[in-house]
This record gives sequence, structure tokens and C-alpha cells, in this order.
Amino acid sequence: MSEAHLLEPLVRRWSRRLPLSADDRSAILALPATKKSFGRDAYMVREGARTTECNLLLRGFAYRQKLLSDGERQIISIHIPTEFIDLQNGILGTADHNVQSLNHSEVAAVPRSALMELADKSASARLAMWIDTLIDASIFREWVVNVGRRDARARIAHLLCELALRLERTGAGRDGSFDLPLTQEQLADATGLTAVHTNRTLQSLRREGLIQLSNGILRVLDWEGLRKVGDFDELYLHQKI
Amino acid sequence: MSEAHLLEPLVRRWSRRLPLSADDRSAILALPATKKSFGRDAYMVREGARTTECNLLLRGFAYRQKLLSDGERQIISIHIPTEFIDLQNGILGTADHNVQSLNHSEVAAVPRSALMELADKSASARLAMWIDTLIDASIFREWVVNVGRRDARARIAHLLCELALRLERTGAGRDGSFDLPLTQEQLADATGLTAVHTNRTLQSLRREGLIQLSNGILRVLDWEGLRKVGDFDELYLHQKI
DNA sequence: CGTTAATTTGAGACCATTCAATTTCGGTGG
DNA sequence: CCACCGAAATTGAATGGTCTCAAATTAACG
Repeated sequence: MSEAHLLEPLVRRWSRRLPLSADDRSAILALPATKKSFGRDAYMVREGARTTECNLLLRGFAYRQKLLSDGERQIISIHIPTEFIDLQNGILGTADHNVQSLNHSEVAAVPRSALMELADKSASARLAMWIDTLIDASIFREWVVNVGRRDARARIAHLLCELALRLERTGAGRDGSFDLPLTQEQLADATGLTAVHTNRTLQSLRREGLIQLSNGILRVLDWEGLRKVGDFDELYLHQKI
Repeated sequence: MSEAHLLEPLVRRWSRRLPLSADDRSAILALPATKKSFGRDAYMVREGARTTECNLLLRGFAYRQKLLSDGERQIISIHIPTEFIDLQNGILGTADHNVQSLNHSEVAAVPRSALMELADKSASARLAMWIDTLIDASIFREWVVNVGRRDARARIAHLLCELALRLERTGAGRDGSFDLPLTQEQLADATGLTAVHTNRTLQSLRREGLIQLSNGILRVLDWEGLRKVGDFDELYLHQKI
């Protein structure tokens, strides 16, 4: 397994968004990349750490989080394969939040310097990176709305809509069924709720035949219904470019 | 008042972060910019609109918001002079949220195309722009934490800490006293609370001698106390680079 | 299979909301 | 300069969504 192939998924994702020349492609694939594995809940990036490399998620899930001084945790975003989990750190230099592996995951670690050189050299790659960070930001904005103004049912429904759609776009899952190994506690930390209330809310969504969620598998039974409960509008994902 | 001078504050802010060559400076100042005024609550950017220009805030305040289908509003960020209020739109092409003027404000509107040309031409300018959008994103992340996991007192204290610090860094205000024409309803929409509860919470912060907030003027009486209540750590503002 | 993690259930408490009414403030015209 | 007006701020009381704490059940895993 040559290193170049590690970044193939990145090339594929970026080229769906904008035209990449042959030079662009080979420059991206020529980036030095090291495969790394992380176990469940392992820290991939630590708040306050200086950046030396950026990680592209190849397999598994990752989530960004911050810890409050009283130990409470807020999950800020959840990431799926082909996404960078810390691209912004490459530019800002210091991580302002933690990133953890959700389940067993694998990343391609690219030295920050090489990535920055690519950005200087290739206008397309640079734009693709910038867009990646901007879509991240757009998702953060929607999450502010989600935890700020929606009730428990809507928060969870919205989050599941987002994840289902993003997973679908990368070809993961089929028939509205996706691998989603989130514990209810993690789901609670992502929606600003407690695990107990998350449990009751999930039950209510299940009772109404909107979803099925067990054994780390999400099945959306009634997409329109879930979308409505979650007040979900996919514009913010910027995936139809 | 020549148009070039409109962007002087931008040059000043960016050059505090990274070195700008004489060429960079003149290229920035040569950008075509039109001064525009907005009245209180006027829409500056509308969700779903295609982008034709980016707005640099010169005077007054602006805030980003999204509306839920039931009419509720969540404010996503608050902007102060010398900041771009919609830089990300120039790249993504479609606005995914609204921006409104908080009080009477003035902006320098720069055509999207000219800004993108500058980004292609000047490595420093595009890095500065990218950093701007990344710091925005970092603030969004902190807001997710704020509305997701903090109680009412902490949310408001944290928001006031952030605004005070950002205002101070731009030279606005003195002796811990700042112009901050936020209504309690806007403060509520920014923290995911109701106006009524925001009122009671502000009273509790006042009662304890932490702040004074009236007539659109915020005075921080006990910075350490407020910081503690708000669980505030400024790392996420990335202003010490 | 035994052991720990994750999910589920119950009941009571509390923080924040809702609704409604009152007071204060800022601006305006007589 | 005062009377007036609408907006903003403030107060009260009742309601409710979510939390807390604790225990029981089920699932995951070596």
C-alpha cells in the first residue's frame, strides 16, 4: 500500500467540487502522508498544542470537543472519512479545541509545512482547503442554532439528518441505513442535553416511526418526518455546488 | 474622503497579524470599495442570496443570525468595526445565514471578484483573509459550547467577556467601558435564552458588582470575577499571534 | 459466562420559559 | 420644556422541559 494512495479519497472529494488539473492531482498525491491509527476515544489533537501536521480521516469517525472547567463536555462537530479533522490548525498554529477518535479510526497525517507549500503552489488545492474550512464553519453556525434554539427532539432529529446526509454523500450506507457508532452520551454532548434525556427523546423518535438506532446503526425510516421534526434545511452543508 | 482610505483600517488590522509588503498594502487599498450605510436592524446579507460583494464593517455593529421555521431567532455572532461580516460568502457563493445591522452602521462594500483577484495575487492578503474566516470559525465553536453547556449566568458573562476583549483590542472603549448597544432581546437571541430570563440574569450579574450595562454602555467592574463566572479563556480568539 | 459499559426507567427538583402586566427609557412634536 | 408615545426593561406567578440522582436492565466483550 503506497503512501500516495492514502490521499486518493481526498483527490476524489475535492475534484467533485472543482476542477483539478493533472498537476494538481499529482501534487496532492505527492504529499508526504503517514498512516496512523487511533483507538476509541483516543486524543488525536489536544487543545493548546502547536500544530505540526494535519490529519485526513480515512476510516472511522472523529469528533471535536471542548471541556468546561467543571468537566462537562460539548461536542462541536462530528467527522466522517475523507474529511480533514484539523485543517484550521495548520493555518492558525495552535489548536483551540480537542479532537478525539469516536471508534477505531485511521488517518493520513500530512506535515503542516508540506500542506502549506501545496497551498502556495496550487490555486485549486488552496481553494479546496479554504472551502473545507468554510463548510466546517457553516456547520458550526448551524450547530449554534441547533443547541441554542431547538428543543430536544428537534436537536437530535437535526443532528441525525445532517449525519445521514453527509454519510450518504460519501457513499457510506444504503437504503437510509448508516453505520453510526455514537453512544447516547456522545449524542447528548453533541446536542447539549443529558444522556438520560437523550435516551427518552430517542425513544420518542423511535415510537413515532421516524428512526431506528441501535447497535451503532442508524436507519432513517421516515426522512420527511425527521426533516420536519428537526427543522432541517441542507443549504448550510453547501454540497450542491 | 477618497475611497482608498475606506480600507485603511483593514490594512492596519491585518498588518498587526502578519507582515504586509508595500505592494500588498497598495493592492489592498486599491480595491474598489463603496461606502454604504445601514439603519438599525436593516438586512445587510440575506440567507440564500448569491454573493456579489463582501462587506467590511467600518462603523457600528452587525450580527449574523438564522431564523427557525417557527420564527425564533438565533444570533450566531456579533461583529465590530474592521471585521468582514461576510467574507466566507465570497468563496462559497451563497449566503447560508442572514446578517443584520445592530445599530446605525457603515460598511465598505468590495466586489467579490476584486477580492478574489487580490487573494490570487497576494499570498499575504489571502492568508490574512483565510485567518479571518478561521477565527470566525473558532468563535462559532466557542459559541456552540456556550449555548450548549453553560447556564444562563455563564453564557451572558462569557459573551460579555468576549465582546469586551475584542472591543478593547480594536481600541474601542476605555477603562473597561465600551459602547455596546445590544438590547436584552438581542442578548437573549445570542445566548439562546429568553429576554425575560436574560433580564433577570443581568440583574444578578449587576447585583454582584461584576458589570454595569445600561444605555448601550457596558462597564466591566470586576474583570476577574466576570471571567470566572463565564468560564472564559481567550485562547479561542487567537489574538496573541 | 463474568464483567463492565451502555441503555433504560422512575421520581423529584430546578432552571428557564411563558404569559401578562407594569415601569422606565428615549425620542418626538406641540 | 413638557407631554406623549412606542420600545425596552422590569416584575410576578404559574408552567414545563430538562436535569439530577439512583437503581434496574440490557448489551458488549474478552
